[in-house]
Amino acid sequence: MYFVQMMARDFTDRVLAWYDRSARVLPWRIAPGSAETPDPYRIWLAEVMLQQTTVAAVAGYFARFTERWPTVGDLAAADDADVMAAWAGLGYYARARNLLACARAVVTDHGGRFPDSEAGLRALPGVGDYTAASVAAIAFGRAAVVIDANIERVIARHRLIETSLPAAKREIRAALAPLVSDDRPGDFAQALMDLGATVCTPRSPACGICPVMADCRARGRPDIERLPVKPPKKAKPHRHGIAWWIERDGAIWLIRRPDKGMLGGMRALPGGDWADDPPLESGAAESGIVRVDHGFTHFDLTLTLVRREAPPEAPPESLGAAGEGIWWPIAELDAAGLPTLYRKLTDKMLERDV
DNA sequence: CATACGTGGCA
DNA sequence: TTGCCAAGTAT
Repeated sequence: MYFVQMMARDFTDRVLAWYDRSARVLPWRIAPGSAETPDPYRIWLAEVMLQQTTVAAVAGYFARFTERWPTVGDLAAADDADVMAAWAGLGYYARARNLLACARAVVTDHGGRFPDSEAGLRALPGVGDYTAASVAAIAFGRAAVVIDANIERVIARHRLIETSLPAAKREIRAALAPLVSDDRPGDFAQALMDLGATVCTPRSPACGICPVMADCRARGRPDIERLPVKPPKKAKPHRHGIAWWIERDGAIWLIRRPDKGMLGGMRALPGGDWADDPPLESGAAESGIVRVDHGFTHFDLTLTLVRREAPPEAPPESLGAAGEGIWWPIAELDAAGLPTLYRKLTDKMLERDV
């Protein structure tokens, strides 16, 4: 019993000592040992942006958001379209919709302050198990069990957990819970994430410099990269679609996609549904064709742009799937906040036109 | 428990 | 070039 506690403390201390030496410097992070108080708004915003998204991709967005909306109250008061446009290019757009819903819930239901408990945070829109635990630990010093993909990898290897994800999560949590630092839970969580991101990497882990290599059960194994075991991936189907370039007086017609589904709530070019089969010759034969290939998480898409005149008797409004649209000046297209798929298409179209 | 949901970087 | 992967959440 005492031995187990001693080993746990030893693991925790070694991880924290390594973090004190090796912590990454990140815009949303307070350096270990600093006297600064974390701002729950900035911690939460960064955690949401970082969901399934790399540090490099987030940095610029985090800077722009915090500059434009310095507090959760500022964000709650923002226009939906401005926030969606500011999120454009970052992906997983449900996060942006939930971000606004969460900010407004904090203002409306919590007096403008984030709940300081894991359970309170977990009840907010877009805040799942990971984000609730990480904000509780980092912003409020709660000894929450934080588990992200980095920490899963570190623990699965250290304890040689062979169970496949997501079933392995239960064992990982059980192994991690007794190791959590009561004194520095936020630093402990960030330390393990840094360790996973920079030392215990998916491929070619640097076991030689790992602070917990002494008792790592996977250390030295030629198949260490196998852990954590993941389920086999399914093949991605290929789909096709048409988008319309409708131009008038130096502007093009943009619509807003429905909240649910792909690119939900984002501004986009009008067009037809995406189908399993290529579009018919008749549509593709028109002038002004540009084509892009784009890979989504669960399917690949070939999207063909067709120049189209809005017939006088059929107002362009009817061409937008959401029935909602706007004439957007082509010269200001950068500010439209188009997701990458459409951004690729318009970039290519303008390059071609010049 | 499985699936939908973006994007960019790296080997 | 193709596949893998990243501080996950909602349903």
